[in-house]
Amino acid sequence: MPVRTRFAPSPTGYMHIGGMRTALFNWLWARHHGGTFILRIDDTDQQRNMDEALGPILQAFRWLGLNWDEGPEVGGPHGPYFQSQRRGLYDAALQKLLSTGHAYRDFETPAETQAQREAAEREKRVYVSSRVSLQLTADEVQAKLAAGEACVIRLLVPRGETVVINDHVRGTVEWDCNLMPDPVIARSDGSPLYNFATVVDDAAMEISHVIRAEEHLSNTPIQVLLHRALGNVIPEWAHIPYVAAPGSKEKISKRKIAAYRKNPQFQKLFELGDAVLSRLGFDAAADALSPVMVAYYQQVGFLPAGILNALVRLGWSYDDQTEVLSREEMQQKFSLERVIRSPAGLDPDKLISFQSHWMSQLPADDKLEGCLSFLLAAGLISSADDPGTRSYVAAVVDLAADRLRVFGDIFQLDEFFLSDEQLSVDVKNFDKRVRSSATTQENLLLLKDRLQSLADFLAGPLHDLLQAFVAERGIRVGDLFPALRLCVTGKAQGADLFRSLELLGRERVLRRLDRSLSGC
RNA sequence: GGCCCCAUCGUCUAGUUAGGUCUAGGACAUCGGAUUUUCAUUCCGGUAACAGGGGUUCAAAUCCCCUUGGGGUCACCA
Repeated sequence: MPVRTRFAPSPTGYMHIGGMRTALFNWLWARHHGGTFILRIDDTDQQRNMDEALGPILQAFRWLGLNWDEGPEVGGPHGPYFQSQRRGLYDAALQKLLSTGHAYRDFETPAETQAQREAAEREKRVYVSSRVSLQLTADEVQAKLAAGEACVIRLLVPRGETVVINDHVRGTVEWDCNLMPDPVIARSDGSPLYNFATVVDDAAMEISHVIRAEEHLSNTPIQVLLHRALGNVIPEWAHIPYVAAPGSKEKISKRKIAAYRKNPQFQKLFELGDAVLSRLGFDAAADALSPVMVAYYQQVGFLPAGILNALVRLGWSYDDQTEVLSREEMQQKFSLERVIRSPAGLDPDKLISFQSHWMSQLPADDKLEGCLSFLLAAGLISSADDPGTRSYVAAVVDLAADRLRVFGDIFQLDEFFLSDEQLSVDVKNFDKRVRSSATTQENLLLLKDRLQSLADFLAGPLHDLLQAFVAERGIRVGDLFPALRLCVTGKAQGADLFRSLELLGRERVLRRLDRSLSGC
């Protein structure tokens, strides 16, 4: 049987990081087997603007390079791929269930059902459907229908049976049908409910493996029953653990962002993100963008390889050694058998570590392109095409070296893009290392003349000059270098000092030295 | 509360299916040290875990039971 997996998002306007991990596992399983990966849109109760709601989801897939073989935009032999357009299929399946006696019309009002539920709870009884509507004769049903009485359609759960599945990650799981209420499969307006539509579509689309988060485990018996009643081939199941919030076992959720900000394990990620997003004009506190959403990582300048690597290692491992995996490697090595059973907390530290690794592997040209677009978006350069700008930025990127973990980190070297006036100064360190020392100021003044007359303003000669100067004046490197850096870049630390000076060029260095010294 | 799932270093995990080679391995984080003009990198090294209790067995992280803890789900949502 060919492997066909699906990911069926509801169009919510953003792509959840945990959902992305589920999608990745589906994609990996299909690709590993040379199968088919399908995207289906579960929009059975959608009123909102589809473009706005679905766009970010497809965008996340495209960004990460998870292509789908069937679904929106690409179509396929089992379309349409929007549940809102598949009503005919659901209606037909409903009729079949009704006519074979696997489902029945229930005229009980929601209030009545609710009351029974509460009564059962009060009496510590298991609640199961009353099934009074089942006593109705065919004529009585027709009469009620003719009278316009509202009813829902419920699946008739077979009493006395047990549903057993052999889950790829959880093994044997079973449920007692005597404990299950008859689930509603169609609303009073005839529209299908999730569990029902899913079953109809999974069968119609010939899904071989349903790989989804553990939170769906409790839906499974209902779906198995539905498949049976419909005479479908039952797909194989794999309930993977959901992605938890850092350091917890709780499902990571968009609604808990405020709490995550206080989470020490999340700190580093938020700091990184806030620094970048504020430069890009996003209001960090507004949470329009948060680490729960895939788009966040793209905006901050993460690489698909970094995100994918972090996600694949959440709940899955290849062996006791392998940590770094490219998309091709994970595709080749992935298996459901090695998915772990317990929930895995997203680990921001490890995510950043994977990201740093993949950034270090990125070819210089790609690094340049990425930084260019970030600098442009922040208004630090005016064109990404100008040859002069490109070669200058390339030099800065090269200088940044491994300080660049995400593209947004390029903003930390803003001293190369800001004018002398705009340059922000680390006042505390400037006071400590420059302003408070007359000797240092004297030395810097003297150094200025030497820099002025240096033949070649290049890293090598600058290095020699600075070292000789320190020796000549009988001072320590620590007395001069940090002070010089502060004057020229405004920062207490940063990239290689000599190369920084070279890149800034004699003019800017001298001018900034002047400005800083005159401010003392 | 019912049903279901889960339980190894701070975190992600290997080891559990086929009990012994596990005085429990790796990675991230952390702490030392080396390199370095700062920071970062890199390289060495350290700290750190089988939730608890009963069994079964010559032998249990591994099998069984109980307890505890955590989580998911209980809609005319998906």
